[in-house]
Amino acid sequence: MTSIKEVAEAAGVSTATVSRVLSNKPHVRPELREKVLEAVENLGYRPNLVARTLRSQRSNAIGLIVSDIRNPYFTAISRAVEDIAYDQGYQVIFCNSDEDPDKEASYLRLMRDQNIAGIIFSPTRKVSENIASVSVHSPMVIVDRTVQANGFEVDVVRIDNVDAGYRLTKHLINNGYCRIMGLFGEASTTGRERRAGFEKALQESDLPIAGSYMPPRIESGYAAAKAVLVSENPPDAILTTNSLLMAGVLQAIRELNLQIPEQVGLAGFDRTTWTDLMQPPITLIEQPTTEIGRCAAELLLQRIEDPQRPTREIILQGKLVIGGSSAPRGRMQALS
Amino acid sequence: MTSIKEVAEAAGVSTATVSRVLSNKPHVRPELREKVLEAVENLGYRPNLVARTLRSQRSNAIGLIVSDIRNPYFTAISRAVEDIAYDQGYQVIFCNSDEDPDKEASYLRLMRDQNIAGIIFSPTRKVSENIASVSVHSPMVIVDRTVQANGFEVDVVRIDNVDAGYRLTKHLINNGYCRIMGLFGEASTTGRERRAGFEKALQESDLPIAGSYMPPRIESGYAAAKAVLVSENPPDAILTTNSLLMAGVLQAIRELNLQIPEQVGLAGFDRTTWTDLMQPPITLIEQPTTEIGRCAAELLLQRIEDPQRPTREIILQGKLVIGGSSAPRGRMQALS
DNA sequence: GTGAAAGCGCTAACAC
DNA sequence: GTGTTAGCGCTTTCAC
Repeated sequence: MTSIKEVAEAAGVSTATVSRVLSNKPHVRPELREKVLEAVENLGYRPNLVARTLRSQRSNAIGLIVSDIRNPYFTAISRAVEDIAYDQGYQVIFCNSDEDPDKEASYLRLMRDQNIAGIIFSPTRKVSENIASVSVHSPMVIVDRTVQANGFEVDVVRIDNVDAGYRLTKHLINNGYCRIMGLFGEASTTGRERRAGFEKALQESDLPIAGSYMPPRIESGYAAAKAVLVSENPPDAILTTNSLLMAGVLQAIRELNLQIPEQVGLAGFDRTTWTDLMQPPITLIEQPTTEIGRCAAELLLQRIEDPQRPTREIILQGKLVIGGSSAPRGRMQALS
Repeated sequence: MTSIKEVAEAAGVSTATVSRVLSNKPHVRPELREKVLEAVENLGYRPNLVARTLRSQRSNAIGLIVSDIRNPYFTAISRAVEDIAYDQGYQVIFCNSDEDPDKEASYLRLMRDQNIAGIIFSPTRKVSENIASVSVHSPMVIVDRTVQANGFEVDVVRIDNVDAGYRLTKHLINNGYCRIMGLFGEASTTGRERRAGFEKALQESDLPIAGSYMPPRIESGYAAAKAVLVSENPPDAILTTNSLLMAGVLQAIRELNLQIPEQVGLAGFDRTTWTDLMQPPITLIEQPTTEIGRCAAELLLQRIEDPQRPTREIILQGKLVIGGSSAPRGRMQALS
């Protein structure tokens, strides 16, 4: 492991000059610069990032903490963030909080203690304190979710979840569904906001409100759907607030051998690899993941540049993608 | 940002003692230990990991470099790795190489330069040199793939890909398929080994061998399937070597409005959220992702403990999961 | 057992 | 422009 000292000796200059060359600082004579680069090449020297970070109090890695690495929504955002950041010379470190506040705190600390340049993350629900304690040190952008800490300002990128929930529900109602069951992810503000839109739409049409919160996992969706679909008064449609819950619901429907949408209509969130492949395709709100990731990365890089700039909240729109899973119900009712 | 010095002052001891307490070193009087911990608590002190790593030349983070964060196979492994490592006090940093040797090299360097405790990764094809240059410094475990560097020894965890490819193909043959098209991921040794098993099975039955390599992406599977299925002499089955290719194939089949398995049988690799939800479910080789991740994490932690221990190659077995996508073909042939 | 002091590899003042 | 030097915050000899 060669150090800057050896390079300096080999090139016949001081370590300061080597440092200047390697950091692309001005005020170095071209000939010396050349000499240094040659020595670097010959010795196969690579700067020690740990030492550099310790000294300069900043690294060029940014951290991305997502709540579930298996959720395609987050991996899609991750890819977008990485593409932008990498282009700008930043490396991206992913961590997975698993919706566990302890793990989340641990990774936030990891990043803080690594002097990471900035953090993008989707906080678990009870984490306002962590956010406040971390952001003092690190530029930060929140994605997907809202932060409710009082007087605490961060950049946020998300979609209008109330509106998305409303539009999706309205679509089901317009297509003749009237006993709609909602399955909401419990871990985040996102689930609550989508529920608010859901309830607003049902209220406007004087329809009964039914739904419950649960961990945003396949198993929760499966269990909830199974229970409700074999109950005395099953819903005529199920709405979920993410793709994992939907996958569980589909498992349950498959097991019960029900027809979509004849026996149960479906609508959810997040377009994934498989939602279009289902027979029939799933009606859903597609989130602009690439755009979300891009905005988050750009906001973060801007904040790293200028920590004082006023915070921004970028609210994008979800896109209603209509598939056969929510086809109009009129015909079937007429038949029965 | 409080430092160890301030803690030492507050506790009335030296920084050395604080360091000893915080690293759980012996030889500290209980009363002093107590005092130190109190001061740490009061000041909200957190050790600076960068400084610690610089000084001690080791961190307690391990790195995981996967070739595609959107591939559920890798995220499943990631989760397993993280669960084990986190339990043992290690934090996990994910990076995404995107099958790009440059990015891969960049992240390997990042990890090396961060003095990371160890690395788990799935190397791109042309990367033997990178591996050799990194492993000198870091304990390393390869997952999913094989390394071909001469005289270079690493721990490896993977399945027997030749065998898996062979069994999957054999299954199709036994079910009456005789014009099988193979779509193989080109980026890794894995695709080549599965192809070897594929060809062996076809040869044994004197069947024609058809197949091609392509980037392991949805779009590749889509384009290849679309082209071949509208050709003059379409295959009666398609075999893919990962779930992304399969997703693309399914898109093409959907567009062409073909029946599975009547018009084209399917078999692939990797059980995911959606493979069981398809109508019919997809026949595939399921890899023991949890086991792979667990083994990789354990091997790595052992190697961190003892860098001299002999290397091991753990080869697990894939499990053939039979779905309707490869149902026996006899009946349909009789009909035509 | 505990403290003083050196130094991990680097950058940034400050001289010249 | 370039070199000298003083640390960044921590761990780890080495005395005591």
